[in-house]
Amino acid sequence: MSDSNLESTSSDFLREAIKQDLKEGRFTKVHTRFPPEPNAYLHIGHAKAVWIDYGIAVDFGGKFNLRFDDTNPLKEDQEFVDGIIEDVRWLGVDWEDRLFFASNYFEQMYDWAVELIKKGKAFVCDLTPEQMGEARGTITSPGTNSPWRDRSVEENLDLFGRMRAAEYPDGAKTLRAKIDMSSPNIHMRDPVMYRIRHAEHHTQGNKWCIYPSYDWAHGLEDSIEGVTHSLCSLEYEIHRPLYDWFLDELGIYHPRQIEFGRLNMTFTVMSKRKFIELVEGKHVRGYDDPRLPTLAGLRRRGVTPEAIKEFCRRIGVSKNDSAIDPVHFEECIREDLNKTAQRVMAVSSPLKVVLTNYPEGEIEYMEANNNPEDPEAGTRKVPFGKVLYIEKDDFREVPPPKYYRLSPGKEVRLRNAYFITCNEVIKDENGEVLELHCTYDPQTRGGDAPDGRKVKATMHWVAAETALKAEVRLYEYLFSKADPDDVEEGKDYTSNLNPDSLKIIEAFVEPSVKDAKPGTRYQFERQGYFCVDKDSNETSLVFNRTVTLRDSWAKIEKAQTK
RNA sequence: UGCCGGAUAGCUCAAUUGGCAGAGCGGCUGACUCUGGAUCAGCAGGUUCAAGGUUCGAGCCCUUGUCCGGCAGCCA
Repeated sequence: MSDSNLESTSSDFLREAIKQDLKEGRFTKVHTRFPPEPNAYLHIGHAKAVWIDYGIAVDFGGKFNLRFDDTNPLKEDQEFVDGIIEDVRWLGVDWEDRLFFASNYFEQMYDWAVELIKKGKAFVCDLTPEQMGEARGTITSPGTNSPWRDRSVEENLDLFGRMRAAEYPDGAKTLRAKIDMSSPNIHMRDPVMYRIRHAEHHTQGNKWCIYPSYDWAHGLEDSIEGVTHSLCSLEYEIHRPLYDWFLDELGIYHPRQIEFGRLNMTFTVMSKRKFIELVEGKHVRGYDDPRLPTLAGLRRRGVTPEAIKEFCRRIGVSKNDSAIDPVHFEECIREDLNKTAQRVMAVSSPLKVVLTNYPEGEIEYMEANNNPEDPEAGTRKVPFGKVLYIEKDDFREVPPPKYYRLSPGKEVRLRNAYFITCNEVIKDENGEVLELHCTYDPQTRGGDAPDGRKVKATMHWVAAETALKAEVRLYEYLFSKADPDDVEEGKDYTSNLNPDSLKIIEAFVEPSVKDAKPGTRYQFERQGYFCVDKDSNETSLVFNRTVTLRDSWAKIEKAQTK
C-alpha cells in the first residue's frame, strides 16, 4: 500500500470532494468499498472502479472493504464470489481482513425495516408487479398511492412478520417505503424495500424468503461498515436521494455517496448480458476468452495487473460519459511488458535460409540478452545452425525504397549471431520463393564486424533443427466498429463482430521456451508480447498474442503506398 | 412536455476559494540503437457547445438555448 500517495497522485473531483469533507470535518477518516454483485465475472470497467475505491483509500491512509452486494439470490452464485475474489486479488488490491457480504447484515436490515414501519414510513403492499407498474405513473406524470398505503402500523408489522415467516408466495406482497408518489424522481415513488423470493441464497441457505432491494440495502451496508465515501457509477446518481432518505429516517451513521463516470471502451462491449450472449452464441470461447475485456480474459491474454492499474491511473475519473480507444490500454501493456518480459525469438511465417558456407551438422550456441531493458534478466544460449528460418516478410526480392532488410545481394545481421548476405533465391516452378541461399561472415559472431562495417537491419531467426513448433493465437478487436451497437435497423451488435478477431497460426520458436508454464509472458522480438496459454502442455505449445510491438515500419510503408 | 447529469486539443483528463488554458496518449520532425521496437529531443494542435449577464477579470458564477447520456425491475 505504498506505491501511491497524496503528493504523487494527480487529483480529481472525487479526491477534491473528499479533501473538502475532511477539511470541514464531515468525516475524520476515509473508508471506501468495492461492492460487486456476485452474478458475473469482472471486467476492465470494474477494475477502474476498484482502483478508484482502493486508490483513494490508500491515498488518504484509509481503509478499503471488499463487499459482495448479494441481495438477489436468483442471480447470484458462489462461483462468481470465487471468481471475483480471484480477480480483485490478482489486480493487487488488499482488503486485509475486510471481506464482507451484504447478506450477513440481513437480520440488522430486517430490524431497521421494522423500525421504519413503526415510524409509519413503510408499509406492506399487496399490489401485483403489473399493478405497481401502472400506479407508478410515468416519467412525466405523477403516480397514484397504493390502496394499501394507509394500513395501520400493527397490521404492517403483522404482515411483514408473516412475509418473513413464508406465509406468502413469491410476488404476493412487498414492503415499501412511504415517500412520495408524485416525486419527479421515480425512485422516490414508494420504492420496494423487500420482495418475497423463495430461493436458496449462497450464504444464507433457506433462512430467508424475503430479500432487501438494492436501494434499501446499499446505504445500510455502507453505514454498518463505517464507510465514509460510497463511490459508484453515474447511473446511481438518481438513487442518491433515496440513499440519503433511508439513512436519515433511520438516524444512523450516514456515509456520502458520490458518482463517477464508468469506463467504456471502443471496439468492445462491457456488459454482463452481452458477455453471456457472446459465450452462449459461441462467438467467443468462454468468459476468459482473451478477446473479451473480462479480467479473466485479459489475464489469459497476458495483460499484467500493473498495466491495468497504470491504464486506470491515466484515464482518470470524471463525470463525463466517455469511450476510451483501446490504443491507450495497449500502450500501458507495452510499457509494462517492455520492462519485464523476457525476449525470445520466434518466426511466425517461416522462410528457409541455408547458409552455404556453414559447416554441415554443426550447432553452436549464441549468447542472447534476456532483456536489454533489464540487466538483471541475464542471458541465455540460443542454438544456431546451417539451416534457419527467418520471417517471410524480412525478405523482398525487389525491395521497396527504404527497405533495409534482406534482399538479393544485401547484408543484414541475424540477431545475437552473424551477418549474412543473400546470394541466391530458390523458387518453385510458379516463381514462389522456396528458400534463400546465403553466406555468413564468421568474423561477425556476436553481431559486430571487426572492420567496422555496418548493416541497417537486424532480424530474428530460429535454427531449423532445434526449433519448437507452437500454436500462436493472434487477436484483434472483437468488433470491427468503434461502437458495436451502431447497427442497421433489425440487426444487433453481433453483426459488427470482427470475423478476423482470432487467427491461429503455427510458428517456430527457439527451444528455451520448452517448459514454460501457462501464464509466462515473452516478447517475441520484433513482433510483440505473447503469453503461454492454459491450453499449452509438454507436447504442444500454445501462445496468445497479448499485444503487438509498436510498428513504425508499418506506418512508413503505409505512407509510401499512399 | 418531467427529473438528474455532462460538454475544455484527434482521444482521455487537468486548470488552488473567479487570476497567463496545461498533461498523457496520438500526429509530425529529428537523434540514437544488435528489436525499423524501446529510449530521447523538438514541433503542431483551442472561438473552453452557443448567446447573453455579473465582474477590473469567467473554463469556473447567473440566465436562456443546443446537443449527448441516464431514469418509469419486486435487477444491481
